[in-house]
Amino acid sequence: MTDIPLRLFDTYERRVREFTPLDPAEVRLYACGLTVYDYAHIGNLRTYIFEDVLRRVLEYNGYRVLHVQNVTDVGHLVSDADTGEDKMEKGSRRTGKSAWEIAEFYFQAFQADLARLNVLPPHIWPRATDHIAEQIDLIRCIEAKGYTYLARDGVYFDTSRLPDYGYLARLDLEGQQAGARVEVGEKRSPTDFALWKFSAPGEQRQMEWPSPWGAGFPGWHIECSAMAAKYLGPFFDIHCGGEDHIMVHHPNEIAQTQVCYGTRLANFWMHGYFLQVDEAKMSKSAGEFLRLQTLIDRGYDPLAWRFFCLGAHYRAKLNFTWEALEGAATAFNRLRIAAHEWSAAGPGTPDAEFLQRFQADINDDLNMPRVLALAWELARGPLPPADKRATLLEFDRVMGLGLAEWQPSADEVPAEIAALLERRQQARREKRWQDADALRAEVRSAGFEVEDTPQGPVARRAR
RNA sequence: GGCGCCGUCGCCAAGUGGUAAGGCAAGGGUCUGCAAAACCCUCAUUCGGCGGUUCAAAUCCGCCCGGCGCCUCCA
Repeated sequence: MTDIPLRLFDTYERRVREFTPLDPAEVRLYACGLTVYDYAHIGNLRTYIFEDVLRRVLEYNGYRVLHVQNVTDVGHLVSDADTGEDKMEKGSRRTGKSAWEIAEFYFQAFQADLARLNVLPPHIWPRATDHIAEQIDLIRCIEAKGYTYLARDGVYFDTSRLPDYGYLARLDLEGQQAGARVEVGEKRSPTDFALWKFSAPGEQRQMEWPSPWGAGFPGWHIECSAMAAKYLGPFFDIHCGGEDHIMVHHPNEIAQTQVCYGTRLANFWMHGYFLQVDEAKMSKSAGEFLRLQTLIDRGYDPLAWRFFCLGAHYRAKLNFTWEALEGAATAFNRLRIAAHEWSAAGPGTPDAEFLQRFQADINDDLNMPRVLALAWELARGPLPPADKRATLLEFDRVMGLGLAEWQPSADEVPAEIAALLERRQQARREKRWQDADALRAEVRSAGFEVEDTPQGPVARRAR
């Protein structure tokens, strides 16, 4: 608990403002989930780490949080064109699995990634395909209010009827129209979007449902409005997602909800900014992308990725380079080793002044880079080790680096390496330094680094 | 064409009016038979460039240069 007010940046108002819960008993948080047609890449994961930090900060402030995150397990069109291919069906053809299997497989993989990053799972994880009825109901509501029109390929939302459409994005509708590059198709205006899409005539989709307008599938914005309203009500505390949602997805969610419920859906709109690789966005459509597993295969602890993400503010782009990741991994290791060594000193007490500064930093729009700097100041400062550890573990309630349970792991050493180490020890006892160094070189060329400790030599797998 | 962001040490990155956080790397040192690991010290009079406002600017304003994102599935 803290007396420092929590201040968060709200994209809707484009400013940092004090957060006060709509209902003091429970903060309601909705996060846009992943479309599970492929693995998550490390850029996707950066956003979920940001949302996890947000949730942990809310909880650190003493709030009980109800966290809902959707699973988009129904395909949406790859492009805006009528003939656009469905991502789920595309994945199905690529792998030979059914669209349903694809969704399940990648949803599991996504959950595993989040778990490896210490991202707390949402309390409710609603799937779009489990809420078709809710989505149809919402579309009917929008239709009843007169904000839809029927086109050959689906039911559309008529954005021209909403005077403040796109306020979140500060859209300039005139400018949009002047420069639209998008195929408008049957849409009356470029910002209109599908609420329900009809299955293409003569094409059997794996995922389709009957509806009052014809067989098909929901548009990709409607699921969030429908499921958020179902689990959190039509007006809740915080809605978050990636920065890419500021322009289209979130304005559309707001438009749908506004028409049906008269609210702007969420009190705070928060957006995590993109990870860039070599100063450019990493995109799935471009083919190659980095997964968490890619980093693990290169010898990195998945939590080193979390540590790396913590080093930049969530509202700033983060540029990925292997050199920077290596730096984060080294720093993270030093910090966790230090924290482990402090544990030998027994239980301690968190330092009040550090705690105060920590709370000021997290409550200042989740300034985790400063928390990291504070952790180093703590680590290298004069406090008793036990108190350092107690303080750092408090920080870790938000950092989520698993410092409390971490133990240095002695790598499994193959028998032949162990034998070399023993021979080296023998040489050292006999002060045959040349032989000892030659043996160490042998161990090293086998991929292990030798460390002589007071308890004897230890071999670690080199990266 | 529209909306918006960014340019801070070799790399990553805080800092939005009061005189440059932090991490990594690098250099030096302690320890060590030598290393490694760990620890300690050092490391941007300067914030893309040029003007302007101000007692004071990396922070505000203007122009220029460079980079990027969204507007289309996207975290």
